[in-house]
Amino acid sequence: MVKNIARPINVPQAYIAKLLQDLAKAQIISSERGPKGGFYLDEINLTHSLMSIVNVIDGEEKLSSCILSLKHCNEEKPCPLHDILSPSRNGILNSLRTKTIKDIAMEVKSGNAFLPH
Amino acid sequence: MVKNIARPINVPQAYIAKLLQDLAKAQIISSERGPKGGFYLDEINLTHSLMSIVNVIDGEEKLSSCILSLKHCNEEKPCPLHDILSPSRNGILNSLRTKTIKDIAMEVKSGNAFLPH
DNA sequence: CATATTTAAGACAATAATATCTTTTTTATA
DNA sequence: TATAAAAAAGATATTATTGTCTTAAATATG
Repeated sequence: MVKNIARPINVPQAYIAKLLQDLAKAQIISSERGPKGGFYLDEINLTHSLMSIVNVIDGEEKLSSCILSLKHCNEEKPCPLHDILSPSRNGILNSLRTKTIKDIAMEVKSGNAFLPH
Repeated sequence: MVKNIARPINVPQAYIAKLLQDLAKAQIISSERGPKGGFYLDEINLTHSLMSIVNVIDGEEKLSSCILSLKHCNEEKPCPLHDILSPSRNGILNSLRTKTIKDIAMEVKSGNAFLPH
């Protein structure tokens, strides 16, 4: 339930509810109304990439566009930061695109990563 | 001069002026008032890191704090994204900390990188 | 020394991001 | 079937970021 999700991460309940609703509408997560209802992840949800979440919440361009916000920056005419930061930045994008919700859930389950509770 | 800096990068003149003033106050860049005045870089300015700019404009935490905004995330108790993204993220931070303004100025001068003009 | 030109400073305004509130819909169960 | 519990939807409010405007201070030059 929203209240159980919101408290440990210190995000206002009504605010995270909105985000969860957006994710549910985009079928990244699942939801059920009424008593005993709440948000949950089914097997299909678990296969979605972390980037699909970023996409719904912020939009992918926010992460993938030129770090100097230059419109004409590209591989042929790179901005002065492009070649310096691209390898690292691509590493992040690649991780977000390939890692699934299940992947990070397992990290937590196995005790290799931690979330507040 | 501010107007010559603002136009090519499509940032409002009065807005970039404020940022430049902040950078000048922090001695990251130099400025001179009056006719023939403007903003410029002296030899010392050129040695400053890109991170010193980020620091003045946004604050370093914005780039270096937990990507999930979890207060308790650290090497011992990493969040589920920490170990996945840290190598890339540290690459970016390291570049910003070691690269100087001169470094990227030379990239442009040598024709390896491009800025709108 | 008067004037024009530039940055400095600070108040103010607009926009976007974050957060809240209220009402509706769905559903379990007494 | 009535009630309570949950998400859904949408309107509204607050805050932070981005952007503007006005006045002041400094300086070059006629």
